[in-house]
Amino acid sequence: MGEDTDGGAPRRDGRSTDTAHRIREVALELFIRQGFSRTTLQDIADELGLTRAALYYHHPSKDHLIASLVQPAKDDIDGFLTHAETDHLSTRELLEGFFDLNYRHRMIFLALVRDPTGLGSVDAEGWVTQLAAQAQRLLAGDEPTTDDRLRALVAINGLSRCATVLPDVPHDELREHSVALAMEIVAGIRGHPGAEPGRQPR
Amino acid sequence: MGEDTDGGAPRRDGRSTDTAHRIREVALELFIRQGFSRTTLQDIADELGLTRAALYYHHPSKDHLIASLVQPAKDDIDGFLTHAETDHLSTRELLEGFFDLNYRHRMIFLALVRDPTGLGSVDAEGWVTQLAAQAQRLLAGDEPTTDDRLRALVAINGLSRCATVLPDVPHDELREHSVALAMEIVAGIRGHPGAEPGRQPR
DNA sequence: GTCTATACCCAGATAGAC
DNA sequence: GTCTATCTGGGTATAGAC
Repeated sequence: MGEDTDGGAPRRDGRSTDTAHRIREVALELFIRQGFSRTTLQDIADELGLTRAALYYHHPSKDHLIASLVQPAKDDIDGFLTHAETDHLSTRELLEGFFDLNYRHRMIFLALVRDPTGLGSVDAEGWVTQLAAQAQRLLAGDEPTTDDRLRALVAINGLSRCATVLPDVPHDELREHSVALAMEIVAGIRGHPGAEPGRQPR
Repeated sequence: MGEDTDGGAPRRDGRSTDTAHRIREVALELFIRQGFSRTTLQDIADELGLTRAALYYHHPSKDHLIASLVQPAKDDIDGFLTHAETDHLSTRELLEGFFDLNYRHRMIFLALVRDPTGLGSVDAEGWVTQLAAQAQRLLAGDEPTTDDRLRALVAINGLSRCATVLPDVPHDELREHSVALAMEIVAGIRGHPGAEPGRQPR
């Protein structure tokens, strides 16, 4: 988990021990351990030796807190798709990049899978559908057949799934096989954009 | 849990228009329209001209109410998988059956996707993972390679996704293409169980 | 057997003192 | 920046009217 953000923290000088930041750390940990809905603000406050009210000074609401944890992943993916669109990535680059994205943020995604309640705090519905549409257009073009749509959907969906679930598989192996499988699925799209001329249908 | 679907309803003769049943109807409608979390017991009671407490007479809690709506789908799927295991269904039968199941209950699944809050009411976590494991074993056998696991995961996951999302595609077309794609994915499993000897890899 | 009235408690959220 | 106090919404629970 990375650089992570910095929600509404006041000071931007080298200082690090922002309470806001510590709150996010503890919150993420608890959310992953026991899910969003079963983690109360009281739990978080207790863990930090604070009161609920103190949390509100740093984060306007529980929803916002959750959103601020998901936001980096969201931005990352959105940015990648935009970049993919403008820079005409090859299919392989697209799928690899998408896997890496999902893998990088797998902890949050895992938390969201285990307790999807958290999706309610972020836009989710709009986001996921729009994301799916965008990925579909990249993979299947502007006038996809039903089969094309299905392939794009299943490939993207599967890729995301493979990257988050399956913690016991080592990264390199997981990545290689996941992308290969996605490539195979997408290969069935008629004259799929970014196709590598020499590919074998199977 | 078990028989039910008929919360605490008193009469068990042929009668149908039990209050308990009307509650479920109204509840499902509201849940689909505005999500689980944003639908309060008050909303449901108001719609029926009752009080919250009256609901309590028929259903022990909101969680139970939600669970009773999801239960049929759950039982249906569990039953199918058990049946598939004991009766050694072919891969095609398995995938077709799984699609049909997901399609039949797509309204509830859609509601659960749109507001995953409801998943908290049912076991969800345990259920889904166990279900995935079971499906994987059916498709990939007892000692799957990583690639096998991925294929089973992506196929099942994709099938479920295709059946619920994509309301604009007519049923027959959707079913045909979804199953075909799943078959294609699963075909890559080495000597996959239930393989039809004469199949073409693509 | 079916429902109302009412109280209860928890967790999210706000106001204002320090 | 953190506290105490308080409000609110809503799920839970019981007693009792009919």
